[in-house]
Amino acid sequence: MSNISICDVAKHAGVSIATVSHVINNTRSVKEETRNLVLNSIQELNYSPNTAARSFKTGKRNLIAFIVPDISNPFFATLIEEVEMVIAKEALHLLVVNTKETKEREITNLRFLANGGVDGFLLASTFDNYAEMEDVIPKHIPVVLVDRRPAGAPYDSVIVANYQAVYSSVEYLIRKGHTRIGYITGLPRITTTAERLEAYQDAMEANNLSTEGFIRTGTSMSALVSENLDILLAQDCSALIVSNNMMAIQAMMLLDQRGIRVPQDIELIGYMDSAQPQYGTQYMSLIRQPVVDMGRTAGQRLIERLKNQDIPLRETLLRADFIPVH
Amino acid sequence: MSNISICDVAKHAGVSIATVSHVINNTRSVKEETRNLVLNSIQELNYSPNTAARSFKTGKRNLIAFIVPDISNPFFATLIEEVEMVIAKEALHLLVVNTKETKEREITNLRFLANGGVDGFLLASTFDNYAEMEDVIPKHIPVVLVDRRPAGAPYDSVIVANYQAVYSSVEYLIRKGHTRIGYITGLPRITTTAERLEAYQDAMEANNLSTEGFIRTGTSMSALVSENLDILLAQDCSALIVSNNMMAIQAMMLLDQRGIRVPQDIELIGYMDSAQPQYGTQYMSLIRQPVVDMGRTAGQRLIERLKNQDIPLRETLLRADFIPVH
DNA sequence: GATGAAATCGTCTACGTAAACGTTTTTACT
DNA sequence: AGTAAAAACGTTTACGTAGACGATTTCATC
Repeated sequence: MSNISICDVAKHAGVSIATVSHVINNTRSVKEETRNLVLNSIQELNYSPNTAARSFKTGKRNLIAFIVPDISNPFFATLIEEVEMVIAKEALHLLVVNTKETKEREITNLRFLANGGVDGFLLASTFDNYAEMEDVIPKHIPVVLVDRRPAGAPYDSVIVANYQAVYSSVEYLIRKGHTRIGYITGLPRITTTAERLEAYQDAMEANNLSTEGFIRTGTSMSALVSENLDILLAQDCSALIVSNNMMAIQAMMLLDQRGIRVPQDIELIGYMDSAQPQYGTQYMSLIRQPVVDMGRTAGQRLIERLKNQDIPLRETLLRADFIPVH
Repeated sequence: MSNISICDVAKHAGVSIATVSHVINNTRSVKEETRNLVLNSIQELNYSPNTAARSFKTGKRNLIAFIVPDISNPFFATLIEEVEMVIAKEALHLLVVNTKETKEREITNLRFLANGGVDGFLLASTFDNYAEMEDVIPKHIPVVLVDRRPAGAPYDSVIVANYQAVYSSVEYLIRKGHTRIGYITGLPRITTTAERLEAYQDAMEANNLSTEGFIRTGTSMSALVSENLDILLAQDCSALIVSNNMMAIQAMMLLDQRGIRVPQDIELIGYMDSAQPQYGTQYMSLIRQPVVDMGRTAGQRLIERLKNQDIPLRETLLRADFIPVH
């Protein structure tokens, strides 16, 4: 039953509620004998402290929220899993909020959860600019940015060196003799999309290659991937960079349907965004995101900040490896 | 800031806290003029109600926990996504707990969250028997079982007609002339594993086919899949049933590595456990799990039970379609 | 056994909110 | 204007817990 309070335990054990509370929380010394009395009563009554009352009193909820744009993307699923493991060790729980890449859902949830809802946020934001979300997040609540970093946000961040990874991958293709290299971006407006695209453009330019007609903006919506693919094929691209894992796998499937072989007929660069290997990726060169490391680090960062608000800002940049297809 | 209470708003607006509370919750009529006064004050002070205090007072947390064995499995990720969507419409939030197929983690979390932690549970349990978990869950708290149904549990459930789907798939293979049909199970002890295996055995037996040496017990651990695969190949199987999506994809990759073509050299039956199509599954016959439907239904069930504890038990059995490779 | 220090424990308040209960003001109708 | 009914609003309490503060008991030492 849940209607058993600390008060009932106190009565049953013949002590005060203060003693019971201190036994539970180990907050002052209690005689061995008394402690056992209390512990026995707790067991007998099957008492467990009321979480809500506790949070109310202490102001701590032992709860952190991870705001992700897309739960069913394996990238974020893995991230969630890693964060959960780190968090759980501290007896914290994880609230998962799926914004579905919607600014409005992000705002609503931040606002709702900020005031006493959770102790801190892990945020993979849909915003590219802090100004838009500034009002919603109270200053006192810890936030750690994961994977995406809206410009100007005064928070710890754990992100990936996207620029460098894409730049290397373009150079790799060029070294292999490709000159017509197509690029399919992810959702515009997201910080990672911009970084990756910029790297592609810079690398092409540095090698005096044109990007004219080679850049397509996409989402992982299947129809759009298909359309973008056909346009780039029509442009006679000999290599394609597809800027996230879900679209890359889709590109594989679509090329397969068209009877175009990878990597013999066209070379593909995709992403490895999850801990589990995916069938189909063995034929691509891959940019391997440090998902596991990112999840753990982000969780750790938040825990540290929960314990001490005054540590200086930390921006962590994790390397993404480029793995050429053999 | 978060240190703004209903009290401050009341003072600022020159009314009582009761009025503020009633404006916020729409719980009694307030003069238009006063209401605006209050609303303006709320806005000016950027007040939002303290969630913790509110939960404490009302006993409602607007929070439900979804206990899953493996977040990074796309099956559960999709389930989570669907549940979250249904839940969000009711202004409820979703706590995701990853048990990693561990009984102990399941127990710990159930116990911790039950007393005031959440309003209800969605549970994809690692237990196959209710007796083992009975003590931990208070009687008054609503639980809906998802995908797996521990024997004897007195809860609403939303599960899949596993038996029927596997039975049809075996019949399909037999009709095509296969007699040596291998079967790789999922984790033993899980309810779905047992149902599926039983169907395979019954269907084989009904057709006078032996299963001797054709059954391998597995997990999605890559090395184990590989070992099981080799053993079944050595048994000269012409068709394989692999009883979940992750293992099926792995089997594909391993067969690919060994130069064995699917479905020309060996026929494969796998699972489609997610809303997104996966590369590799186009070469298998598939048992399509009704993931989306299951998530929505389960969420709905729980919401209904939160509103009314007294409705009779409902056990929902969803059909899984068998889709032969063309 | 007297003393002070240390150990042990109890009383009571406060947290922010919702709502029961009570009071005042407004309205409708004679 | 007088009345009752209805509308509007304020005062107060209670929820379960943690911990400040204060009270009592135990203990070591003379």
